Amino acid sequence: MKIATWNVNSVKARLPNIIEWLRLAQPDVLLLQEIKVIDENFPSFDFQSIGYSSAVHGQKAYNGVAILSKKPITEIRIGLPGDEKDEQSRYIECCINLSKNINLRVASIYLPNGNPVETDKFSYKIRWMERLISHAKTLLEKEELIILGGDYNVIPSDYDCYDPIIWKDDALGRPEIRSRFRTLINLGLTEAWRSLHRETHVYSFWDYQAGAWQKDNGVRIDHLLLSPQAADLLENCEIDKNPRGQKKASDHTPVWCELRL
DNA sequence: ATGGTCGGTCCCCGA
Repeated sequence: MKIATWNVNSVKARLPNIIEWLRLAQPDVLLLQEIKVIDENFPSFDFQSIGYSSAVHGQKAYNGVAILSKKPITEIRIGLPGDEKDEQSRYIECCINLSKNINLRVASIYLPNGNPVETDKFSYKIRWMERLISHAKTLLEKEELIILGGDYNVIPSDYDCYDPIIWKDDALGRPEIRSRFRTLINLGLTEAWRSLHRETHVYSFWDYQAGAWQKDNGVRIDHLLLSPQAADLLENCEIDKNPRGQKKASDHTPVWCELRL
């Protein structure tokens, strides 16, 4: 069972790249972020034609998340609980029916960027993380197979970026953000990639600007967080750098894990 | 080499 996450930076602009990667990588589930379309414009038929059902929480121009799955999707939850007035489409959750008595619960998360730090964008990020911590607590009580994956916009440690000096004053690396990410992890979640890898300076995002990709100036901000029940089945987790090097690439590249299921 | 990015869109904003 292979589960992947990918911030595609527009599902419309990236459709050929996504279709090609699905064909090559054959994930059972793909969590998408920054689809940048309203629900009606999500290319569900294109994905359906290669065997994927979809659940979508779209938004015009900005944000937007979705879940693609080969297996049936049930129990779709739209939006992160805790703020009825939040209008940004950054969270979708569903159950994937693996067999008649086994379910996998997955969420596709596009955590706010939070820059610039002195603005309400940063406090929105903090509040959003606290809502996520609170919701994750509720989910973990179910003791199910759960994967909370997506673009967290969090650099967990200095080892996960090319230059800690630059990033420690950025909303992606600030201590308040890292500590809340650790609080989330400490609820009992396993960050899949780091749990299996000791390498440093391995990234999932490279800015379009200033030749960041060519210079390997990246950050590791896309994560798969596993409940204990899922972590027990974790076999492998990798970052697939290939899509980032292709033409018309997203600035993020897919991260995937395999569960013994 | 004093400029070097995308995508979506209320031609500037968000990343």
